[in-house]
Amino acid sequence: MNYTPQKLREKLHDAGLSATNQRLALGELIFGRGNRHLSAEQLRKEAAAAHIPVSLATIYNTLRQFSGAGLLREVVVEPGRSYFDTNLSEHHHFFHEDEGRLEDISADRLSINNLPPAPNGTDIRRVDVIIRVAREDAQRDVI
Amino acid sequence: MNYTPQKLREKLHDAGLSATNQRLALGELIFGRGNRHLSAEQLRKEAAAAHIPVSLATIYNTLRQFSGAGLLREVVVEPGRSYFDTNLSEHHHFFHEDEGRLEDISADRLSINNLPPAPNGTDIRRVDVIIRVAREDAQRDVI
DNA sequence: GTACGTGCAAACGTTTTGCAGCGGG
DNA sequence: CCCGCTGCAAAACGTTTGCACGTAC
Repeated sequence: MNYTPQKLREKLHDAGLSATNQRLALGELIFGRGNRHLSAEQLRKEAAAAHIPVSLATIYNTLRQFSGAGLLREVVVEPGRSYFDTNLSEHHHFFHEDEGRLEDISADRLSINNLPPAPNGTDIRRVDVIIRVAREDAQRDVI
Repeated sequence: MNYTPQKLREKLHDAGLSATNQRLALGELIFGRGNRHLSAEQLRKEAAAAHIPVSLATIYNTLRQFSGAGLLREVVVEPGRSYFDTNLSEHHHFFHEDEGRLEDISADRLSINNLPPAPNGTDIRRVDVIIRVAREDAQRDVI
Protein backbone atom coordinates (compact mmCIF):
# COMPACT_ATOMS: atom_id res chain seq x y z
CA MET A 1 0.00 0.00 0.00
CA ASN A 2 2.30 2.75 -1.26
CA TYR A 3 0.03 5.59 -0.37
CA THR A 4 0.22 8.88 1.53
CA PRO A 5 -2.15 11.87 1.51
CA GLN A 6 0.71 13.82 0.00
CA LYS A 7 0.97 11.37 -2.88
CA LEU A 8 -2.74 11.68 -3.49
CA ARG A 9 -2.43 15.41 -4.15
CA GLU A 10 0.35 14.71 -6.65
CA LYS A 11 -1.65 11.91 -8.19
CA LEU A 12 -4.60 14.21 -8.76
CA HIS A 13 -2.41 17.01 -10.01
CA ASP A 14 -0.54 14.74 -12.44
CA ALA A 15 -3.89 13.55 -13.73
CA GLY A 16 -4.98 17.14 -14.36
CA LEU A 17 -7.65 17.01 -11.67
CA SER A 18 -7.95 19.72 -9.05
CA ALA A 19 -7.62 18.61 -5.45
CA THR A 20 -11.10 19.19 -4.10
CA ASN A 21 -12.11 18.08 -0.64
CA GLN A 22 -14.37 15.36 -2.03
CA ARG A 23 -11.76 13.95 -4.36
CA LEU A 24 -9.17 13.89 -1.59
CA ALA A 25 -11.53 12.20 0.84
CA LEU A 26 -12.82 9.68 -1.69
CA GLY A 27 -9.30 9.08 -2.96
CA GLU A 28 -8.24 8.17 0.55
CA LEU A 29 -11.03 5.59 0.74
CA ILE A 30 -10.32 4.26 -2.73
CA PHE A 31 -6.54 4.08 -2.68
CA GLY A 32 -5.76 3.93 1.03
CA ARG A 33 -6.76 0.32 1.59
CA GLY A 34 -4.80 -1.70 -0.93
CA ASN A 35 -6.21 -3.33 -4.03
CA ARG A 36 -9.94 -3.09 -4.22
CA HIS A 37 -12.91 -3.68 -6.52
CA LEU A 38 -15.42 -0.98 -5.76
CA SER A 39 -18.91 -0.37 -7.03
CA ALA A 40 -20.42 3.11 -6.84
CA GLU A 41 -22.89 1.93 -4.24
CA GLN A 42 -20.13 0.46 -2.06
CA LEU A 43 -18.15 3.67 -2.21
CA ARG A 44 -21.26 5.64 -1.28
CA LYS A 45 -21.73 3.47 1.81
CA GLU A 46 -18.10 3.77 2.84
CA ALA A 47 -18.19 7.52 2.40
CA ALA A 48 -21.31 7.73 4.56
CA ALA A 49 -19.67 5.53 7.21
CA ALA A 50 -16.61 7.79 7.17
CA HIS A 51 -18.84 10.88 7.49
CA ILE A 52 -17.65 12.27 4.19
CA PRO A 53 -20.30 14.66 2.90
CA VAL A 54 -20.62 13.72 -0.76
CA SER A 55 -23.52 13.33 -3.13
CA LEU A 56 -24.14 10.29 -5.29
CA ALA A 57 -23.58 12.40 -8.41
CA THR A 58 -20.11 13.27 -7.16
CA ILE A 59 -19.37 9.61 -6.44
CA TYR A 60 -20.13 8.81 -10.06
CA ASN A 61 -18.26 11.84 -11.36
CA THR A 62 -15.22 10.94 -9.29
CA LEU A 63 -15.16 7.29 -10.33
CA ARG A 64 -15.54 8.23 -13.97
CA GLN A 65 -12.89 10.96 -13.80
CA PHE A 66 -10.43 8.70 -12.00
CA SER A 67 -11.00 6.02 -14.63
CA GLY A 68 -10.57 8.47 -17.48
CA ALA A 69 -7.35 9.71 -15.90
CA GLY A 70 -6.01 6.19 -15.59
CA LEU A 71 -6.13 6.08 -11.80
CA LEU A 72 -8.79 3.36 -11.83
CA ARG A 73 -9.74 0.62 -14.21
CA GLU A 74 -13.38 -0.10 -14.92
CA VAL A 75 -14.36 -3.76 -15.03
CA VAL A 76 -17.70 -4.81 -16.47
CA VAL A 77 -18.93 -8.27 -15.52
CA GLU A 78 -22.62 -7.91 -14.76
CA PRO A 79 -25.29 -6.07 -16.67
CA GLY A 80 -26.31 -2.98 -14.76
CA ARG A 81 -23.33 -2.59 -12.47
CA SER A 82 -19.76 -1.37 -12.85
CA TYR A 83 -16.77 -2.21 -10.70
CA PHE A 84 -13.69 -0.03 -10.40
CA ASP A 85 -10.38 -1.75 -9.81
CA THR A 86 -7.53 0.02 -8.03
CA ASN A 87 -5.04 -2.55 -9.25
CA LEU A 88 -3.62 -1.03 -12.43
CA SER A 89 -0.99 -3.67 -13.12
CA GLU A 90 -1.65 -6.17 -15.86
CA HIS A 91 -3.81 -8.88 -14.35
CA HIS A 92 -7.07 -10.73 -14.78
CA HIS A 93 -10.12 -11.69 -12.73
CA PHE A 94 -12.15 -14.43 -11.24
CA PHE A 95 -15.78 -13.39 -11.00
CA HIS A 96 -17.80 -15.20 -8.34
CA GLU A 97 -21.21 -15.24 -9.95
CA ASP A 98 -23.15 -16.14 -6.82
CA GLU A 99 -21.52 -13.42 -4.70
CA GLY A 100 -21.07 -10.70 -7.31
CA ARG A 101 -17.41 -10.47 -6.25
CA LEU A 102 -14.19 -10.02 -8.22
CA GLU A 103 -10.86 -11.60 -7.32
CA ASP A 104 -7.52 -10.72 -8.90
CA ILE A 105 -5.45 -13.18 -10.91
CA SER A 106 -1.91 -11.92 -11.20
CA ALA A 107 -0.58 -11.75 -14.72
CA ASP A 108 2.07 -14.41 -14.16
CA ARG A 109 -0.55 -17.03 -13.25
CA LEU A 110 -2.21 -16.78 -16.66
CA SER A 111 -0.95 -15.86 -20.07
CA ILE A 112 -2.40 -15.76 -23.53
CA ASN A 113 -0.67 -17.80 -26.16
CA ASN A 114 -1.20 -16.03 -29.41
CA LEU A 115 -3.02 -12.75 -29.29
CA PRO A 116 -4.61 -12.05 -32.68
CA PRO A 117 -3.83 -8.68 -34.25
CA ALA A 118 -6.37 -5.90 -33.86
CA PRO A 119 -8.78 -5.53 -36.82
CA ASN A 120 -7.63 -3.06 -39.48
CA GLY A 121 -7.65 0.53 -38.37
CA THR A 122 -7.96 -0.25 -34.69
CA ASP A 123 -5.68 -0.46 -31.67
CA ILE A 124 -5.94 -2.83 -28.77
CA ARG A 125 -6.92 -0.86 -25.69
CA ARG A 126 -7.08 -3.67 -23.20
CA VAL A 127 -7.42 -7.42 -22.90
CA ASP A 128 -9.83 -8.61 -20.23
CA VAL A 129 -9.87 -12.22 -19.13
CA ILE A 130 -12.74 -13.05 -16.82
CA ILE A 131 -12.99 -16.54 -15.37
CA ARG A 132 -16.55 -16.96 -14.16
CA VAL A 133 -16.85 -19.28 -11.20
CA ALA A 134 -19.69 -20.37 -8.91
CA ARG A 135 -20.12 -22.69 -5.95
CA GLU A 136 -19.78 -26.32 -6.95
CA ASP A 137 -23.35 -27.12 -5.89
CA ALA A 138 -24.94 -24.09 -7.51
CA GLN A 139 -27.21 -24.11 -10.55
CA ARG A 140 -25.64 -23.43 -13.90
CA ASP A 141 -26.29 -20.18 -15.74
CA VAL A 142 -26.76 -18.25 -12.58
CA ILE A 143 -25.82 -14.78 -13.75
CA MET B 1 -26.43 -21.52 -41.30
CA ASN B 2 -27.81 -24.97 -40.45
CA TYR B 3 -31.32 -23.81 -39.75
CA THR B 4 -34.86 -24.68 -40.80
CA PRO B 5 -38.18 -23.75 -39.17
CA GLN B 6 -38.61 -27.45 -38.47
CA LYS B 7 -35.34 -27.53 -36.53
CA LEU B 8 -36.45 -24.57 -34.50
CA ARG B 9 -39.47 -26.45 -33.17
CA GLU B 10 -37.19 -29.32 -32.16
CA LYS B 11 -34.71 -26.90 -30.63
CA LEU B 12 -37.41 -25.34 -28.48
CA HIS B 13 -38.85 -28.70 -27.55
CA ASP B 14 -35.46 -30.14 -26.61
CA ALA B 15 -34.88 -27.10 -24.43
CA GLY B 16 -38.20 -27.70 -22.64
CA LEU B 17 -39.78 -24.57 -24.10
CA SER B 18 -43.19 -24.66 -25.73
CA ALA B 19 -43.36 -23.50 -29.33
CA THR B 20 -45.34 -20.29 -29.09
CA ASN B 21 -45.81 -17.99 -32.05
CA GLN B 22 -43.56 -15.34 -30.56
CA ARG B 23 -40.74 -17.74 -29.77
CA LEU B 24 -40.89 -19.24 -33.25
CA ALA B 25 -40.89 -15.83 -34.92
CA LEU B 26 -38.13 -14.42 -32.72
CA GLY B 27 -36.15 -17.64 -33.05
CA GLU B 28 -36.24 -17.26 -36.80
CA LEU B 29 -34.81 -13.76 -36.50
CA ILE B 30 -32.22 -14.83 -33.95
CA PHE B 31 -30.99 -18.06 -35.47
CA GLY B 32 -31.89 -17.68 -39.13
CA ARG B 33 -29.16 -15.26 -40.06
CA GLY B 34 -25.91 -16.90 -38.99
CA ASN B 35 -23.79 -15.89 -36.04
CA ARG B 36 -25.03 -12.73 -34.40
CA HIS B 37 -24.56 -10.53 -31.37
CA LEU B 38 -27.95 -9.15 -30.49
CA SER B 39 -29.06 -6.65 -27.90
CA ALA B 40 -32.66 -6.62 -26.72
CA GLU B 41 -33.20 -3.28 -28.39
CA GLN B 42 -31.85 -4.54 -31.73
CA LEU B 43 -34.11 -7.57 -31.59
CA ARG B 44 -37.08 -5.35 -30.81
CA LYS B 45 -36.34 -3.24 -33.88
CA GLU B 46 -35.93 -6.25 -36.12
CA ALA B 47 -39.16 -7.74 -34.84
CA ALA B 48 -40.96 -4.47 -35.55
CA ALA B 49 -39.46 -4.34 -39.05
CA ALA B 50 -40.60 -7.93 -39.66
CA HIS B 51 -44.11 -7.07 -38.40
CA ILE B 52 -43.87 -9.55 -35.55
CA PRO B 53 -46.34 -8.50 -32.86
CA VAL B 54 -44.32 -8.88 -29.68
CA SER B 55 -43.97 -6.84 -26.52
CA LEU B 56 -40.69 -5.70 -25.03
CA ALA B 57 -41.30 -7.90 -21.99
CA THR B 58 -41.52 -10.93 -24.25
CA ILE B 59 -38.29 -9.95 -26.00
CA TYR B 60 -36.53 -9.95 -22.65
CA ASN B 61 -38.25 -13.14 -21.50
CA THR B 62 -37.29 -14.89 -24.70
CA LEU B 63 -33.67 -13.82 -24.61
CA ARG B 64 -33.36 -14.85 -20.99
CA GLN B 65 -35.09 -18.19 -21.54
CA PHE B 66 -33.00 -18.98 -24.59
CA SER B 67 -29.86 -18.15 -22.62
CA GLY B 68 -30.94 -20.27 -19.67
CA ALA B 69 -31.68 -23.14 -22.04
CA GLY B 70 -28.25 -22.88 -23.58
CA LEU B 71 -29.48 -21.68 -26.97
CA LEU B 72 -27.80 -18.31 -26.54
CA ARG B 73 -24.80 -17.02 -24.64
CA GLU B 74 -24.96 -13.73 -22.81
CA VAL B 75 -21.94 -11.46 -23.20
CA VAL B 76 -21.44 -8.48 -20.92
CA VAL B 77 -19.07 -5.78 -22.15
CA GLU B 78 -20.72 -2.47 -21.38
CA PRO B 79 -22.46 -1.31 -18.26
CA GLY B 80 -26.19 -1.15 -18.87
CA ARG B 81 -26.45 -3.35 -21.92
CA SER B 82 -26.37 -7.08 -22.60
CA TYR B 83 -25.54 -8.81 -25.83
CA PHE B 84 -26.69 -12.29 -26.74
CA ASP B 85 -24.40 -14.38 -28.90
CA THR B 86 -25.78 -17.09 -31.17
CA ASN B 87 -22.33 -18.62 -31.58
CA LEU B 88 -22.19 -21.31 -28.91
CA SER B 89 -18.82 -22.79 -29.85
CA GLU B 90 -15.81 -21.94 -27.72
CA HIS B 91 -14.56 -18.57 -28.91
CA HIS B 92 -13.70 -15.07 -27.77
CA HIS B 93 -14.46 -11.48 -28.72
CA PHE B 94 -13.14 -8.23 -30.00
CA PHE B 95 -15.20 -5.37 -28.65
CA HIS B 96 -15.15 -2.21 -30.75
CA GLU B 97 -15.50 0.42 -28.05
CA ASP B 98 -16.40 3.27 -30.37
CA GLU B 99 -19.10 1.31 -32.21
CA GLY B 100 -20.44 -0.82 -29.36
CA ARG B 101 -19.98 -3.87 -31.59
CA LEU B 102 -18.73 -7.39 -30.89
CA GLU B 103 -16.68 -9.49 -33.30
CA ASP B 104 -15.92 -13.17 -32.89
CA ILE B 105 -12.42 -14.56 -32.45
CA SER B 106 -12.43 -18.26 -33.16
CA ALA B 107 -10.92 -20.43 -30.43
CA ASP B 108 -8.01 -21.57 -32.57
CA ARG B 109 -6.78 -18.01 -33.05
CA LEU B 110 -6.25 -17.49 -29.33
CA SER B 111 -5.50 -19.83 -26.48
CA ILE B 112 -4.75 -19.44 -22.81
CA ASN B 113 -1.48 -20.86 -21.60
CA ASN B 114 -2.01 -21.86 -18.02
CA LEU B 115 -5.49 -21.49 -16.65
CA PRO B 116 -5.32 -21.16 -12.86
CA PRO B 117 -7.52 -23.58 -10.88
CA ALA B 118 -10.87 -22.31 -9.62
CA PRO B 119 -10.82 -21.04 -6.02
CA ASN B 120 -11.68 -23.67 -3.40
CA GLY B 121 -15.30 -24.80 -3.49
CA THR B 122 -16.01 -23.31 -6.87
CA ASP B 123 -16.27 -24.52 -10.45
CA ILE B 124 -15.33 -22.63 -13.57
CA ARG B 125 -18.47 -21.79 -15.51
CA ARG B 126 -16.93 -19.93 -18.39
CA VAL B 127 -13.81 -18.09 -19.49
CA ASP B 128 -14.42 -14.83 -21.31
CA VAL B 129 -11.63 -13.11 -23.19
CA ILE B 130 -12.55 -9.66 -24.43
CA ILE B 131 -10.05 -7.71 -26.51
CA ARG B 132 -11.13 -4.10 -26.40
CA VAL B 133 -10.21 -2.18 -29.53
CA ALA B 134 -10.89 1.32 -30.81
CA ARG B 135 -10.04 3.37 -33.88
CA GLU B 136 -6.37 4.23 -33.99
CA ASP B 137 -7.06 7.96 -33.86
CA ALA B 138 -9.63 7.79 -31.10
CA GLN B 139 -9.17 9.02 -27.54
CA ARG B 140 -8.11 6.48 -24.96
CA ASP B 141 -10.53 5.22 -22.33
CA VAL B 142 -13.54 5.82 -24.49
CA ILE B 143 -16.03 3.50 -22.85
C1' DG C 1 -58.99 -27.84 -19.56
C1' DT C 2 -54.98 -26.29 -17.53
C1' DA C 3 -50.57 -24.77 -17.02
C1' DC C 4 -47.71 -21.80 -19.14
C1' DG C 5 -46.85 -17.70 -22.11
C1' DT C 6 -47.93 -12.95 -23.28
C1' DG C 7 -49.02 -7.89 -23.16
C1' DC C 8 -49.31 -3.80 -20.84
C1' DA C 9 -47.93 -0.46 -17.73
C1' DA C 10 -45.79 0.54 -13.88
C1' DA C 11 -41.63 -0.27 -10.86
C1' DC C 12 -36.86 -1.05 -10.41
C1' DG C 13 -31.78 -0.01 -9.72
C1' DT C 14 -28.07 2.25 -11.75
C1' DT C 15 -26.34 6.00 -13.96
C1' DT C 16 -26.71 10.71 -16.09
C1' DT C 17 -28.16 15.44 -16.46
C1' DG C 18 -29.50 20.52 -15.64
C1' DC C 19 -28.78 24.14 -13.04
C1' DA C 20 -27.79 27.14 -9.12
C1' DG C 21 -24.25 27.91 -5.85
C1' DC C 22 -19.53 26.95 -3.83
C1' DG C 23 -14.57 26.69 -3.67
C1' DG C 24 -9.87 25.75 -5.63
C1' DG C 25 -5.99 27.87 -7.96
C1' DC D 1 -11.80 36.46 -9.74
C1' DC D 2 -13.02 32.92 -12.67
C1' DC D 3 -13.59 28.30 -14.23
C1' DG D 4 -14.45 24.06 -12.76
C1' DC D 5 -16.57 21.25 -9.20
C1' DT D 6 -20.49 20.03 -6.23
C1' DG D 7 -25.24 19.08 -4.59
C1' DC D 8 -29.77 18.24 -5.35
C1' DA D 9 -33.59 16.50 -7.63
C1' DA D 10 -35.36 14.83 -11.47
C1' DA D 11 -34.88 12.20 -15.69
C1' DA D 12 -33.04 8.64 -18.51
C1' DC D 13 -31.76 4.14 -19.44
C1' DG D 14 -32.06 -0.87 -19.78
C1' DT D 15 -34.37 -4.31 -17.49
C1' DT D 16 -37.86 -6.68 -14.42
C1' DT D 17 -42.32 -7.47 -12.40
C1' DG D 18 -47.54 -8.08 -11.36
C1' DC D 19 -51.51 -9.31 -13.09
C1' DA D 20 -55.32 -10.18 -16.37
C1' DC D 21 -55.93 -12.40 -20.70
C1' DG D 22 -54.72 -15.71 -24.34
C1' DT D 23 -52.85 -19.90 -26.29
C1' DA D 24 -50.17 -24.40 -26.70
C1' DC D 25 -50.65 -28.97 -25.90
